[in-house]
Amino acid sequence: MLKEVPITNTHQEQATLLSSMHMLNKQISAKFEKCTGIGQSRLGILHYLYQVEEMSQTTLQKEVNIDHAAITRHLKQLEASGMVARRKSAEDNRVTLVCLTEEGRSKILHYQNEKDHFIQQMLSGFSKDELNLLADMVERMNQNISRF
Amino acid sequence: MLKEVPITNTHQEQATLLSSMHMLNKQISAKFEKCTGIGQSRLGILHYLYQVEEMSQTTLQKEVNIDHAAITRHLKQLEASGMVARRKSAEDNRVTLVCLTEEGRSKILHYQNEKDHFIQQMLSGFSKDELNLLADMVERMNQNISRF
DNA sequence: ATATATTAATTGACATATCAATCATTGATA
DNA sequence: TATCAATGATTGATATGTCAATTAATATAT
Repeated sequence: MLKEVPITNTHQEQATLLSSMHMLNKQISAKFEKCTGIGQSRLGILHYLYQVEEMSQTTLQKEVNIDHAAITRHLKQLEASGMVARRKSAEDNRVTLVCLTEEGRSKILHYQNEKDHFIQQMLSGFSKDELNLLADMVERMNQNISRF
Repeated sequence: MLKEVPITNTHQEQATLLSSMHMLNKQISAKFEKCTGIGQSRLGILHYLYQVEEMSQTTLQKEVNIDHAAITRHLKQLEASGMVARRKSAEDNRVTLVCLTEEGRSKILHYQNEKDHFIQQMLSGFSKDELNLLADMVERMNQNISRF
C-alpha cells in the first residue's frame, strides 16, 4: 500500500523545490554580477549587439525580453560608460539604432570569459545527460506556465 | 575522433541554459504573483509565520533569506494590510516580535491553495524521478556557486 | 489633405531588492 | 559604573524591473 512517498508530502516537496529555485536564482544573480562585473541582463544586451552591426532598440528589446523602459535605461547607462553608441535612423526618425563601440566590442570579450568561467563553476559535476535533461525541464516549465 | 558534441558548442549550450533559467525565473515571478495574488517572498514570510506563534524579525530574516531592510518593509506593508501584528519584546527592547493576525492566518490558506495549484501546473508532466533529479541539480548548482 | 492610428522611445510612478549609515538598546570590559 | 562593542531595526541611496502615460514620427483612411 505504500507508494514511494505519501501524497501529502509531494506538495511540500514541490513547494520546497520552487523555493529552492527562487533562492538559487537570487544567488546566481548576485554571484554572476560579482564574478563578471556586470549584470545578466546588461550582458545579454551587449551579447546581442555583438553579433550584429546595428540594431533598433525595439528589435533588441524583443531579443532580450526586457521591458522597453528598462532597455532605454540600460542603454543610456551603457552609452554613458562608452560601451555603446546610439543614433537616429535616417529612414525612420522614430527608431534609435544602437551598436557597440570599439571599446564595448573589446570589453565584452572579457565579460564573456568571466561568464563562461562562472558557468563552468556553476555546472561543474554535471554530466552531459543531466545538462540536457535540465535544459529540457526548464523548457517544459516555461511552457507549462506560459499559458497563464 | 568525434565526441558527441564539439567542445565549442558546450559553452554556447550552457550559456543558453543560464539564459533560459533567467527567463524562466522572471516568468515564474510574474505568473506566480498573477495567479496567487501575492509575491513569492511575501508569501514566504507568511509561510514561516504560519508555523509559529511569534518570531523576531531577525529570525524571520534568516529563514527567508531576504535582506533586513526588505523584511522591515514587507512587514510594514503586511501590518498595514492587517495580515500581521508586531510588538516589542519585553525582554529585549531591540527586538520586534511578529505574528500573523487571525485575518492573516485565514487568508494564508487561500494563498497556499493558489500556490499549490500554480506549482501543479508548472510541474505537470514531470515524473517523480525528474522532480528528484531537478531538486538535486538545483541543490548542486547552489553548492557550486556558494563558494564565490 | 487632413484627421486618426500605430509605432518607437522616453518618462514617471511604483515595487522589490541590495548595501551602507544610523539609532536605540543591550552586553562586556576596564 | 562608565565606556565601548555588538545587535536589531529602520532609513536613505541606489539598482533593476514593471506598467501607464506621454511625445514624436510615420502610416492609414476617409
